Amino acid sequence: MTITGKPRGNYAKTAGRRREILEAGIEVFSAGGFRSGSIREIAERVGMSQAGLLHHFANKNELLAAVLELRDDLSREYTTGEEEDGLETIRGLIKLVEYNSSVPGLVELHTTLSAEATAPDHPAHEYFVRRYVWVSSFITAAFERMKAKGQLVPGVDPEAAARGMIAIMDGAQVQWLLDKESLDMAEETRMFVRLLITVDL
Amino acid sequence: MTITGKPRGNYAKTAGRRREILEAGIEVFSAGGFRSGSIREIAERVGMSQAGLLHHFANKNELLAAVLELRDDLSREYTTGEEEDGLETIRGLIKLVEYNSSVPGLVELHTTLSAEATAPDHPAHEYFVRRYVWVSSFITAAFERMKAKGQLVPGVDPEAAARGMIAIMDGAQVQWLLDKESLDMAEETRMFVRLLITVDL
DNA sequence: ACGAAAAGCGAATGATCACTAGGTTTTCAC
DNA sequence: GTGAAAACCTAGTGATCATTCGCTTTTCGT
Repeated sequence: MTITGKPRGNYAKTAGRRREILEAGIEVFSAGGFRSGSIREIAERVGMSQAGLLHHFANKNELLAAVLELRDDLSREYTTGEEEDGLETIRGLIKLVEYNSSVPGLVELHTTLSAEATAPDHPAHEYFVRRYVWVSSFITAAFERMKAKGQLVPGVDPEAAARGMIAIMDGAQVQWLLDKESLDMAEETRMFVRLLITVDL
Repeated sequence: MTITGKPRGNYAKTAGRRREILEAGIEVFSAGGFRSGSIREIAERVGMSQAGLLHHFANKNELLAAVLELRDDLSREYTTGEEEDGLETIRGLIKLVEYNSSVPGLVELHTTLSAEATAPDHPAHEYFVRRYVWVSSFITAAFERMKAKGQLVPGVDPEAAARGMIAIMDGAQVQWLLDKESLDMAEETRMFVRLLITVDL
């Protein structure tokens, strides 16, 4: 069944190299944003030339997409539990916020890029729009399951609660990045959720 | 008392020209951030050359400072009332959020620049750090006055409430910029405040 | 109405950017 | 071990950037 000439696979160390590049990409795009972050600096951090880097990622946009994908992978495990208990899902999100406090680079990446990507012509605009829709429906579903169990304060709308929780998480990140001592992101999120629910967190 | 040679004043239309430049600056720094926004494009929008613009503002950093100052001026009237009623202060802030919904450019400027300025070497870093300290203490004071009047839900800490309110406002801006139909920033803020107080908003 | 300062311009400077062309070196399947 | 693809390099290209220099034009106090 070998129809075409076999295109040969990657070298053994290629995957690791690409990973190194992506991690440097997180650092650089975090500090300077996508538009101001340069491929040259990313390449420098990995110890290779610009052209060498561009052998792995055809262009800057493709590199950004791969960086965002890696970031999602790193966070994914906290948002599994599809059919789980609503409260457990919310607790998982707060665990994710706690984890974020240990990886300032990822927080910086998210804050910088999501702000930059509000511009409709930004290469990551569609990504962030889709992401917010997904996260929003994910959290709404969790609050809806809690509401069904009577775990929500009467009058609280699950969708509004979800929007508020996302806003608190994003807003706390900016304050935290400006002064990491001024604020505990997880505690801030907990405080908000406690105002909405009738059970222990 | 004319000690030195009088340095001559500006022309009559100079103030207006500078204002035009600053408004174009808001537009450009909103869309592309400070680092990626170019003086050339700002000059183009005002219909003058780069060099002509730099006659009014010595360099890009100075232009940014002036743009931020203008933005503060435009918002100032909502945050007067120094010794006022705490509840009135909070209501004023929500009025400010309502006003913000009518000036997407200013919201974009704030979101984009505050995220960019989390980097310690950003020319507006100090500005945003100072601003958050000031806004924080301003809102805390308002909640403290409300607490003294028994208008706060028992157990609510004025400082935490202030941090939360700022986070909600900032976070809602990002979501709103990504999709202006998805969210009512003022309503989002009101919902949060209602969870904290015992009186009508 | 004149003179000096303010306002503005064209052109250059040197830096940095993403990306490409065309080559050499490294890896690895056979 | 050999050959071909993958990995990587040097050296460009053309674009854009902030800033400067020297010059002309506009304004306006006297």
